[in-house]
Amino acid sequence: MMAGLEELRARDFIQQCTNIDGLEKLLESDTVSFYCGFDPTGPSLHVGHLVPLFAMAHLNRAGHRPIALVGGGTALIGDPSGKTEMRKMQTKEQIASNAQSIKNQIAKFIDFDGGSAIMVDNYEWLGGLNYIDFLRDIGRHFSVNRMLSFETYKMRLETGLSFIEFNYQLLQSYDFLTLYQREGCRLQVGGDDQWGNIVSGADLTRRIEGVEVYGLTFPLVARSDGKKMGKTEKGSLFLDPGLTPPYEFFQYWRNVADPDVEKFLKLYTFLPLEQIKELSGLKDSEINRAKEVLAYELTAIVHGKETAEKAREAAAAAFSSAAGSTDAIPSIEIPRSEIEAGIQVLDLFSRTNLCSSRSEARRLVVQGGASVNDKKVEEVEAVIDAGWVEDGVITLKAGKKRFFQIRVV
RNA sequence: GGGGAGAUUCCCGAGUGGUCAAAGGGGGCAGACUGUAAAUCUGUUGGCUACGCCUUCGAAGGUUCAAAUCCUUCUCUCCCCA
Repeated sequence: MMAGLEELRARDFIQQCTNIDGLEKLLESDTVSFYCGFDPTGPSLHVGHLVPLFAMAHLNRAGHRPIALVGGGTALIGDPSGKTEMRKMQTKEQIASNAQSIKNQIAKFIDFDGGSAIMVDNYEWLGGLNYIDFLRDIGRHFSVNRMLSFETYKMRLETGLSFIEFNYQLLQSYDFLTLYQREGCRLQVGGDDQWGNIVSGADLTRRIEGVEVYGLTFPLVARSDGKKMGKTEKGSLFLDPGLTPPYEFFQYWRNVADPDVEKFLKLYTFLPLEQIKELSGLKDSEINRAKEVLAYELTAIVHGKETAEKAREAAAAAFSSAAGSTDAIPSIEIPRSEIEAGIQVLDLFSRTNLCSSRSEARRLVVQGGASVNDKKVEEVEAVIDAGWVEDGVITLKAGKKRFFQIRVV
């Protein structure tokens, strides 16, 4: 029933481990409770959180028990790991509301209903912490000399590190200890930027409880062009459909670089490895099929099958003039009367997400990148009227692949 | 607490009285080439009622015909000493 690390290993999830052989044995012999923390510093998880989410799901499927920890307490402080600047402080209300939405997103990867998986918020034990007690019981186990030797802090020593951030590691370590005590949690997983914090937590638990607990990190995925995952010109790619429309989410994956396809299929889908091998072996333009599968599978997990279908259909219709509904393409509504009166192309484009100002729209037209219903706009002064409406819709295109629809109502 | 340096357009970073909407690089966007890929080349990159006007160079005042550039105060950051 129980399975070890083979799935994670086969899919290249493993970056570092405190004791890989020990962990493997433990996982094979028993149901292991493990945890992963998520910071509720934003209203939604983003693509960067996907690797830990998938990893948790794989471990869950292998028969282990996930504990999703929402850092309602630690978020009040901010983790300095991997950051060059201090995070903005957030109010408790903001964090509480973020925590709630994040819980719903994690639930897409882990089954909280049927299984034994649980969700906890560290505010529960950090919120009322007594400073003196904490220093006496926990603080004495930490050596500043050792902490300063961590890469995370070295970097921040260059730019400045506040004491409150320096404390973050103690709190996260305390989380691990607490979860061991309360839930018998033996493993903490996370992105590789969490390595220092995870090791500290394992050390602390060993010192106080005299047991070995484990830490495991996953690679921080970068795209083959060196850019950060999921960063678009508009910011992060979020899992919340309100922040990143599913169509846009789908398109992001549909457009990944060739060399990334195999890696992403392994990390970001549940497809069997044989199928992944087959898909990523496709050559030249054929590999586009693999990208479609990647985009569809992942969108289906995050947004549901139906939504994924729509996104796929809309993309196919827009790009290859295949028949199909284009409902999923981003759109706005404009009253019929306004269209009948005629709208300047520049105004039309700047009212959509395609352009943020008339100047930008003008530039687009001048450079030959604007089209309406697939006809290139030649004139900056052009006016769009009711004659352009097809089936209640006008389709705008900026560049080669950014589509937008005007729905006439 | 004492001394020093600095805050420039999305980012890095020039500019120290008019020739500055502000060099250069990065990023973004567009065009060519393609496979809705990568690489490469080219153009472009504050706004507008657009060959002119308006708003920008940490904040607020001031000097001047004229300031991102000079003066005053303030806020923040970094460095050195204690």
